[in-house]
Amino acid sequence: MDSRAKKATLQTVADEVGVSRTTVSNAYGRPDQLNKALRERIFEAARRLGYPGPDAAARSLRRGRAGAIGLVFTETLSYAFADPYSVGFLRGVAEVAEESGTGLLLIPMPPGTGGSETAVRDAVVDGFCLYCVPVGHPAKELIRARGLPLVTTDESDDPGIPYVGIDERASARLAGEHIARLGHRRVAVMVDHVSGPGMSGPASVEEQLATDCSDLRGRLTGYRDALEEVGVDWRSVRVVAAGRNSRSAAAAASAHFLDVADRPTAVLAIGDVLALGVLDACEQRGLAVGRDISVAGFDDVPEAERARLTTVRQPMGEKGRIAGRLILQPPEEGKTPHIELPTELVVRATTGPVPH
Amino acid sequence: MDSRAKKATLQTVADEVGVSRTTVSNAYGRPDQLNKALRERIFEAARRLGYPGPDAAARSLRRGRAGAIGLVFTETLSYAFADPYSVGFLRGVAEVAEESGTGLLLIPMPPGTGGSETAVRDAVVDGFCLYCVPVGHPAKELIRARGLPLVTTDESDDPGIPYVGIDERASARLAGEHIARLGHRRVAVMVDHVSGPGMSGPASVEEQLATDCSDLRGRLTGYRDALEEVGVDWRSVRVVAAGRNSRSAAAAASAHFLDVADRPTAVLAIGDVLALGVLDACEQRGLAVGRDISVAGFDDVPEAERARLTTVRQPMGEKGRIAGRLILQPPEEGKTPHIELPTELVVRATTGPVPH
DNA sequence: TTGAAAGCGATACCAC
DNA sequence: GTGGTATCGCTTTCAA
Repeated sequence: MDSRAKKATLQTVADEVGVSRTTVSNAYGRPDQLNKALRERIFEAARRLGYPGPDAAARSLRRGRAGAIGLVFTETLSYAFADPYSVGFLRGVAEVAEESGTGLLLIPMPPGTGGSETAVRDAVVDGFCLYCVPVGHPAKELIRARGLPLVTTDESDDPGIPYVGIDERASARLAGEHIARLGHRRVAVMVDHVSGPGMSGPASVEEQLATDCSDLRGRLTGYRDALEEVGVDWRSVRVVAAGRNSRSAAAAASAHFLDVADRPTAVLAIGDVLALGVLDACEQRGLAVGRDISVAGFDDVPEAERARLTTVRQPMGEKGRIAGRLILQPPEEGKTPHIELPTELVVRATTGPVPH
Repeated sequence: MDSRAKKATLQTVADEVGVSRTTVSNAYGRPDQLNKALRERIFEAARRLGYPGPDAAARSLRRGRAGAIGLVFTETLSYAFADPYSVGFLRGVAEVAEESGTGLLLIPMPPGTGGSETAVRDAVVDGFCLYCVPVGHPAKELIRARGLPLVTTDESDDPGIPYVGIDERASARLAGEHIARLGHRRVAVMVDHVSGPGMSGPASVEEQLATDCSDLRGRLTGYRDALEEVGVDWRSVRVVAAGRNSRSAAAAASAHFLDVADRPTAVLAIGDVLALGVLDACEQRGLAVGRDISVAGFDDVPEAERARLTTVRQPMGEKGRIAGRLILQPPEEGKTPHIELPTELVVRATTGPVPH
């Protein structure tokens, strides 16, 4: 066996077999362009020479196709994986990607970013999907500049970027109206964060509006619409930030409204993960959820059903699939789809009438 | 504003500004190599010309670095995302990737593969991590041929490939011994699948050995070790396949041992997700888990704690981090690390002594 | 079928 | 700081 050359290339193999580069290239990329025996001979030589097969970057450069979709997150990836809602969305994108033999390139873009500019620029992809990237995030301009197919989810700001999501405001209103109809007037709201991640505790109305996440703003506004309609002063609604979108953080932050004199009779959480945390906190305090206090979530993640959580269902998987397709088969130039998927209130056991 | 040329390239920009390509290249990749004013002028021209920035594929080709780790799954991605254990592992890999501004390229490789050969070959990555890719999977040779840094998890066959995982057999034995010590002799085992996915129901000893997943085999052997040590005939142990690694599938398949005359007093599940399903099934039937019947899992996923599930904890996050590092900083040639992480039996409330 | 030539778009090295 | 020059490794006409 030859000592494998430091660098085997298409040319090397071609020389070895005594054919041209084209033929070797065809052996890999177009099996039907040459007879089987020759193809085998080529592969055999490749093996002998330690030729690793066509270089992916070179091939991608030459063909102008990457075979991957870029998924940009503003949070750390570990964070994104932690929420069943995200996971549901990812599964959707993955499904359509798989169908076309396309990979998914996850690009982390945590807050204290800067170096991650590189990650976006160096991403060898055929298009980008922005997942909860807030308005005005620096990455957005960078990505857009790359001129690849692009779709945003949940964060619907830039009119020039295709969008798929839900009507956040109207959907949240569904939950708010449900609570209002049950007679609740003393209400608390649990959010993950308002101004910048990490900050936890009660948030003033100004802080609530200051957030750059349009989905969060939409949901808050939806709750507000419903509550104000029945005469609730929004300023009386305690909006509490958990600091992170996690069950335990929500459980901890629940103290801000659970351990006070004028405890609310209902809690609206802007996500199921947070709602589950509130449930935990209630349980700890021996509160009978659905009787002593009502809790509603948002998303309808798998765990929600098990917990009998009242929530607003949004089709996360479908959202992902549509986003994926929008990238793989971009719409004609000039058309900028803005797709809003239907949502639905799912009433389970965690909400009930106001206790006397 | 100029009508942006159909194709703007580094050269175009260089010509426009009146500098060389090098300078433009530096403007993007090495800001310190030219003065700020010029750099701005270049960017400005780029914007005007609609130049999308250095082409990722070209750059990757030239620099010989991809800026991404390839993660290969044998199951569909959607499947991988669904299991909290996988998610924990992914988070680990993601963590170290993030630290170095590296992306994660998810490469699906479902059973009925073929087209996905392409996905591996075209993956522009600096290394691969094989996640639960069984022995002898065709992808393995293909990936290995690419000559990039490579690491396997959980499936430890090929001696030439770096590995990180746990001692499956010894770890499973921990659970088995715990059950044996509690006096259980009539035991059932729940697995996801034995020979090929989708098949559910009881599996013969031959079928159990036929699986190509070394981790599964290891765990079964561990249970067997423990049980045979106290005189249990392994053939009397009902091994049932759920067909898929899902909670609901496990709940359904539990009927195979729950709804029979000689119901086992203990159930060992080779994963927590399955164990949770068994728990669901027991609850449905009004069985008091921990008293009427004992259930133990494996992995210690977050839900396990909430369910008070007795299980074997393995450090999934750590596993992922180590795998990631192994790819980013590959060990010296010739050294093939085989890392086994510690595990630990976590006794909670779902196991108890044999009922009289 | 096969081969020769022409890029794909960018970066590294080295003098200037 | 700057600008030539030489690749990086492959695919793709187009003719033979």
